[in-house]
Amino acid sequence: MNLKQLSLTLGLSQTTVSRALNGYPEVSEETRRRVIDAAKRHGYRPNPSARRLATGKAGMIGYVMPTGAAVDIDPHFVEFLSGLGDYARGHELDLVLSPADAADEETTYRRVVANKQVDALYISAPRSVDKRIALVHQLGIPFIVHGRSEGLDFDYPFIDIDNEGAFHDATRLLLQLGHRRVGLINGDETQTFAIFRERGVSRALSASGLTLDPRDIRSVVMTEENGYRAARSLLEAADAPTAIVCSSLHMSLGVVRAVRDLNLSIPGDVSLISHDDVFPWLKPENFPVPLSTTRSSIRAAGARVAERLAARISGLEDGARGEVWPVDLVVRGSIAGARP
Amino acid sequence: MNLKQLSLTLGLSQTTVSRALNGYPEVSEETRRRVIDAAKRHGYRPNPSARRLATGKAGMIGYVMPTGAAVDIDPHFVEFLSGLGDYARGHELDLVLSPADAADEETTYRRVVANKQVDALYISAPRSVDKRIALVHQLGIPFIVHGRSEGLDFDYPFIDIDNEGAFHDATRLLLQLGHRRVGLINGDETQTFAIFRERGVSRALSASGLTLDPRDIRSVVMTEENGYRAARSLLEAADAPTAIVCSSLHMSLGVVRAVRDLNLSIPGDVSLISHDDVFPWLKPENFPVPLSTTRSSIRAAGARVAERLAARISGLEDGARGEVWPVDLVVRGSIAGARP
DNA sequence: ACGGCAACTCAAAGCGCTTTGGCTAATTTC
DNA sequence: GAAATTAGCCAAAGCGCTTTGAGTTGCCGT
Repeated sequence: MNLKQLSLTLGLSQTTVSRALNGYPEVSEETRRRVIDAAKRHGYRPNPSARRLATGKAGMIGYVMPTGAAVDIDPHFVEFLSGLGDYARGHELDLVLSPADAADEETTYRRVVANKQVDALYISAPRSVDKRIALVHQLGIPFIVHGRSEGLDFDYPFIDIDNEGAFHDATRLLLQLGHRRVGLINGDETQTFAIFRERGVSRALSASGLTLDPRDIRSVVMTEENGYRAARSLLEAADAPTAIVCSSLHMSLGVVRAVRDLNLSIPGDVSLISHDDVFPWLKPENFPVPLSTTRSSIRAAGARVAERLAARISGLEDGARGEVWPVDLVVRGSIAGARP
Repeated sequence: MNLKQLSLTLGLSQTTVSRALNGYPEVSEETRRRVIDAAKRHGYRPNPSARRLATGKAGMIGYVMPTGAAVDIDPHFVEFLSGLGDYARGHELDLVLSPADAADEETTYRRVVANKQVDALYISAPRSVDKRIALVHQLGIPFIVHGRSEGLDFDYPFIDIDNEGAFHDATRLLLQLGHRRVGLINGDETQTFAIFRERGVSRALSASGLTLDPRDIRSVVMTEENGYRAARSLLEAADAPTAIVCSSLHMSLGVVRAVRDLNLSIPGDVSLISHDDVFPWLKPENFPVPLSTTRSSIRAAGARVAERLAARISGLEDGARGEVWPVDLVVRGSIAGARP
């Protein structure tokens, strides 16, 4: 059943039927009712391809997904996706994942935009002076960044969590507990979230007259194995930190293992605070020693990104508003006062 | 630059240009060369919306993604996606994720197919007599199932790993080591992969004149926490199993924690073999005691699904061929002979 | 020299929708 | 009561591609 047939059965023109269905004012309420009713009865649904061709609107949001043999998609992504899906489902919004060569995402961005495959894009895991943001900004397609970039000479819409605040507060708490040396096991240092977190730790230390020694920082891809290695190398140093803040739960698994391998204990020898993105499959409260965390649901962020993307598409939102969400600091058994 | 403009600059009709570009035979090689050359020079790319409207082909593959507040996307999904993306990237194939109410996926499937949003679908995590497979089969869109269903009265194309064989072999090895009682910590029992795995364990036990006691089985959503609970309840029983086979690495984390909490040891008191889907962020060799595993890369499966989907779209593949991949059995330190 | 046959090329008709620019009849305005 | 609005509807022109059906050529055999 297409528009032509429907309008034929109604004895109306395609124009009128189309307008009635799309809520245009120049059609009488009675006619509109008839049309909507008939459409429902016949199960009419406009063909999206045709609509796209006519309007240029795709009814989909896009994500350019870096891939490659050496590229791993972060498991955080599924949780983000859950949130995005939660919102999108209620709005018949689909998500298009366009796989891109991680070394050349620009081509894919250009293709996606030129083809008008999607009405809006979201960008994740931004770096400093992120080229994708500049590109997408210039291409003029609606977008939202999940995270923040720095050093761009224009504003852009984003949602991010207060990474600096979170790690500042975590570090401050450790200092209040008497720790003087805090190690940071961070994610990939080119990512802004990692930069902000480091800044937070650094600021807290400075406030206590201390400094964050580069030797106490590890920036690595966030896997269990890397967490282990980082923790070992930190803790085996001559004057090792007595406390560690760690950027992910997966890495914290490795930290816990390293502490154990070194015959140390948490929190007796080492206090540990981890960031927790809230995964269903791995919870900080179920660690051998329940983990203190800075907590923020990445799933909620996904839903919010979808919501704002939808708003931008329909013109309800514009401008470059940035949202920064506060982060919970949840205290559990993995921290204790520093040994005198 | 569209077809019309391009054909104008070439002094040819749109027909000829279109045919030349799409490799039709009724155009002279010289003309074809000229056309292709001009297209490249002008950066001409056919508008996919228009092409879709004309051909009905979307150039995308689809996945109906169950969502909802109570629904968690499995982290396995990102690895599968990595594989899918790896293949799709080289073929300019995009993936459309259509979020669906987990309680009513049918509506979404129908919409996606009726709208011709995608050329093919893939279905994951099938159950027995899976309705989605029956539906998609009936709707007549190309598809591939990742996994297998049972009890359907028609054949369908799939790719799956040999879950039964894997768990059979793992169990047999444990029996050869002298274990008489093997516990199974499985995934959701409605999923066919879990059914097959149970069958594998059961068959191996039977071959040794033993039976798989229902008390030794746990079927749960595969999280660390559930793994912990399952292991505790298994090991706290009066005559507890001396060996456990476990369906996921995340659950195995919980198993390891439970064993430790009970003051037992691996492999001294309990031997453990886990299935490993090969995640970058968590590796069995890095467990406190390196884990023996049944191993199969879910990422490779993703790439293969994409490849076969592409083949089906272009008509290179048809029929209902099923592929069953063998699974490696990798022995590491987590298993030992049973105590006499 | 003419019909037949390849080998090429083209104009035009879709695909199913939105949107522009009327048109008619009913209502309002002066 | 004539002129000006306005409400409601419509025919037709796109959107940019593919594909059908119909020519043109040029060359061959007879």
